[in-house]
Amino acid sequence: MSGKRNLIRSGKTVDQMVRAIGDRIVTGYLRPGEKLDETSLAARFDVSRTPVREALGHLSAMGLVERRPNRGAIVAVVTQEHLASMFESMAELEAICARFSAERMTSAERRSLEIEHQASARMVQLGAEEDYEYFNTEFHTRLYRGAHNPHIHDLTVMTRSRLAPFRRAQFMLPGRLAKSWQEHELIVTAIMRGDGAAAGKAARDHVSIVSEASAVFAADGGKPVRRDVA
Amino acid sequence: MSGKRNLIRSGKTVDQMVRAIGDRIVTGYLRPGEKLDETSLAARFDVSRTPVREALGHLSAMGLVERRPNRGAIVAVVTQEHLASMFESMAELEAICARFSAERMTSAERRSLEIEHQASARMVQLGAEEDYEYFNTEFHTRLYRGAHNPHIHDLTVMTRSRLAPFRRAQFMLPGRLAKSWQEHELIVTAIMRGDGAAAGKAARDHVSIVSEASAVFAADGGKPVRRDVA
DNA sequence: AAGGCAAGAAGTGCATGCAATTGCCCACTA
DNA sequence: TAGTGGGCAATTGCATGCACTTCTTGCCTT
Repeated sequence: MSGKRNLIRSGKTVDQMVRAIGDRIVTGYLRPGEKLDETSLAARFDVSRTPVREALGHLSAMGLVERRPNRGAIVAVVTQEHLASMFESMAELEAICARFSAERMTSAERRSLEIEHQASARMVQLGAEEDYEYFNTEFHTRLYRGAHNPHIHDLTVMTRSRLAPFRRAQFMLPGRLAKSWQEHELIVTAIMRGDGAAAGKAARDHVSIVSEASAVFAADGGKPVRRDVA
Repeated sequence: MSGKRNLIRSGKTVDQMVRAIGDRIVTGYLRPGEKLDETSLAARFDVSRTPVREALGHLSAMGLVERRPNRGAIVAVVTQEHLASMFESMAELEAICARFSAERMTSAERRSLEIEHQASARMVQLGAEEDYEYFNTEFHTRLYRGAHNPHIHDLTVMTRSRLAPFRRAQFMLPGRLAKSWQEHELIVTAIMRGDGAAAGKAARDHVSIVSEASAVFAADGGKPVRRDVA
């Protein structure tokens, strides 16, 4: 092979490909149903087909790609029903995380959650959607961690990554930013009170609203975003 | 290769291996921490190392085996904390499934759930642990399906399979059989009433008890069962 | 003219070989 | 004698090649 990377034998070539391809799927660069040719991918990443196959296997296990025996792999295409079921699951998972967080977060965790949440208020005032999206992700990640349950954390993160392509544009709806912040506020105050039930309910409602907001974009057959192919 | 299987090119060699190895892990034939040598496995299944690697990749993604870069794969070893977190997650997931089942099961599903549950009473009277374990698995599977949420179904089945090695011996505790049936009874009646909250609570309590029962066996470093190696 | 069949092309699935990395053992030094 | 460094064996990671499956296209039959 020509042009071997200087990082020969880095030991994580496959992992890099999983992330690279996964990101492209999750961010909508690759559209559902798109064909993933092993040979082309091998050429594109300048490796042989073997690591490509391994990467595709991982992505398949993650549910991001679909593999038909002897018929190649395509970007996983999710039906409306399955998408709805994932959003519903997400709401339940977040509810659990919020409930556990209310019951188990250390005082340090509660403090930093509150501080970051208050900081994000500035993003809302400025209407900085990109920045708020970052804070938003961070916020939810704190809830997952605060549950102090590694397995629920994994399940939640996994589900979130599968939903990522359908959530990207939610903040483009007018007024969504401010409402999102208010919903976070409800969750935070419930957690600060140690009120697990209220935190759970607030989190579930929050995700349900995101679900409805995202349904608009899901309706037209996935993400229209497509700036680059591979 | 000598002795090629008559089912050449069955197209699902890897899948069979995933199931075969996964079963051996899940049933305790292979103990946590046990080394999984690619070459030995390839010889044992009479295939080359390539499909073995792919199978190990899948098992790794499922969390059943742990892969260290350049240092081979071992049967995943779960810490006490992680095990506890999985049981707790399982309780929450089952609670969700039971709640949804109470709200969404069709009348046909409710009917067959009830019938099967009543039929399993005979197994309890006879003390037929093996048979009851089958009914038990079937019972819970019905709950997962009855939730009418494919994604929650997947998450729950996945978690259950990871917990399988630690649940096998629970029915060997004296009186566990009858208690398990009574707990199922609570879940069933709540579902028949359409009482989601009660069904959820009953399911959560049920799993919590299983968790405590299983903790006894987990305490001595995993499953002592070991009848065959590969 | 339409439908079915067969041959070819494209692409996946697996086998095998080679190179690199890791762990281990033993010699060598302080 | 204990600790360290270098070489060696074992094993993984990746490349490449061949066999098989599937889809397509064109021809033949009715």
